[in-house]
Amino acid sequence: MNPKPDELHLNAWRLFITAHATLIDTIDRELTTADCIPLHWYDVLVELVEAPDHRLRLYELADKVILSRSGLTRLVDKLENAGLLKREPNPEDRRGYYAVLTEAGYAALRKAWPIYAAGIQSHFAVHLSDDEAAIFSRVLRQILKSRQAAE
Amino acid sequence: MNPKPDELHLNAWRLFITAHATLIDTIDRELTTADCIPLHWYDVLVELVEAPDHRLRLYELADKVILSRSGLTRLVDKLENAGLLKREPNPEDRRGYYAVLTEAGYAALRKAWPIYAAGIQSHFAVHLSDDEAAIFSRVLRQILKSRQAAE
DNA sequence: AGTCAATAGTTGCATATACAACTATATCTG
DNA sequence: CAGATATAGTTGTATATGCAACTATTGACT
Repeated sequence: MNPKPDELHLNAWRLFITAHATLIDTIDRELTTADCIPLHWYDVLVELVEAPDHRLRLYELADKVILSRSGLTRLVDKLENAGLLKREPNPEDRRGYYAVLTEAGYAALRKAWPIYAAGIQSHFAVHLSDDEAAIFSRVLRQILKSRQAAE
Repeated sequence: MNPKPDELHLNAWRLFITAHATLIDTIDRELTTADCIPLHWYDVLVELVEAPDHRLRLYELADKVILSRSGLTRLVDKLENAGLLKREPNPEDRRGYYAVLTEAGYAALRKAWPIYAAGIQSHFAVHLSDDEAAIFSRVLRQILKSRQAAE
C-alpha cells in the first residue's frame, strides 16, 4: 500500500479538479447562452441515442450518468415534461420502466451538438495532442474500471 | 477554427467527466465515513493554509474553489459556525473580509489529510506513471490558463 | 405455494448552489 | 469634490440532488 501521493501526482490531482470545474462551468454556460439544453440533459439523452432501440432502464441510465436513483427520477420527470423522452413500462418486469428517446429529444441533441462540440474542441481538445489524448483515455479508463471493479 | 473534436479527443472528454464524477463521489464518501470534513470544506481550508498569513479575501477564496460569491458566503458561514475559520474585517477596505484559518481548522485538515491522501493515491495516482502525471499536469494547467485568459 | 430478501422506482425532507437584487464602500471622471 | 460606476459581500428565491423511507414487484429458499 502506497499511502501518500508525491508532489507530482498531487499536483495532477488538484489540477484535475479545478480544470474540471472551470470546463463544465464554461461549456454549460455556452450551451444555455445558445438556448440549448444543459450539459446534464445532454449526457442523459446521448446515452439514450447510443443505446439499442434508443431506450434504457432507469437504473441503467442512473449508473451511466452517475446520479442517484432519486436524482434520476426527477431529472427524467423534467425531460419527460419537456417532451425529450418518455417512460415506457417494461412488460417483462412490471417494477420498471424504460426511458425512450423521442423525436424532440433527438432534435434537442442535434441542436446542442455543434455548440457542445465547439466547446469541447476549443477549451479541451486543442490542448491535447493525439498522443496525449490517448494517454488521457487510457489512464481515465483504467481509473474507471478499477472503481467499477470495487463495487 | 477547428469546429469538432475527433473520436479520440471526444472519448478522452467523456472519460474525463465520468472519471471525475466517480472519483469525487468515492473520495468524499471515504472522508465522511472516516468522520472527516467533506471534500469541499477541505478545498477551502487548504487554500487558506497555503495562503500568506493563513488568510484570504472572500472573493479570492471564491475564485480558487470555483464557487459563486453567494455560494461562498454560505459555505464560509458553515465553516465559521463549525469554528474552522473566522471572518476578519479588513482595515484597508471596509467592504471586505478575510477568511482566516483557525487552529481547529488546521486540526480538521490534519485529520482529513491521511484519508484524503490515501484516496488520491489508491484511486487516482496509482494509475499514472510519473511521465503520465507530468503530462496530465501540463495539459490541465494549459487548459486552466487558457480559461483564465479568456475572462 | 409461502415467506423472506432483493430490486425498481418514487417521494419527503435536508442540503447545496446559482442568479438577481440589495447595501455598503471604494474608485474614477469631469 | 460631486456624481456615476464598480466592487465586496449578503440575502431572497428557485433549482438540484442525496439519503432514507416507502410501495410494488420479483426472485430465492424451503
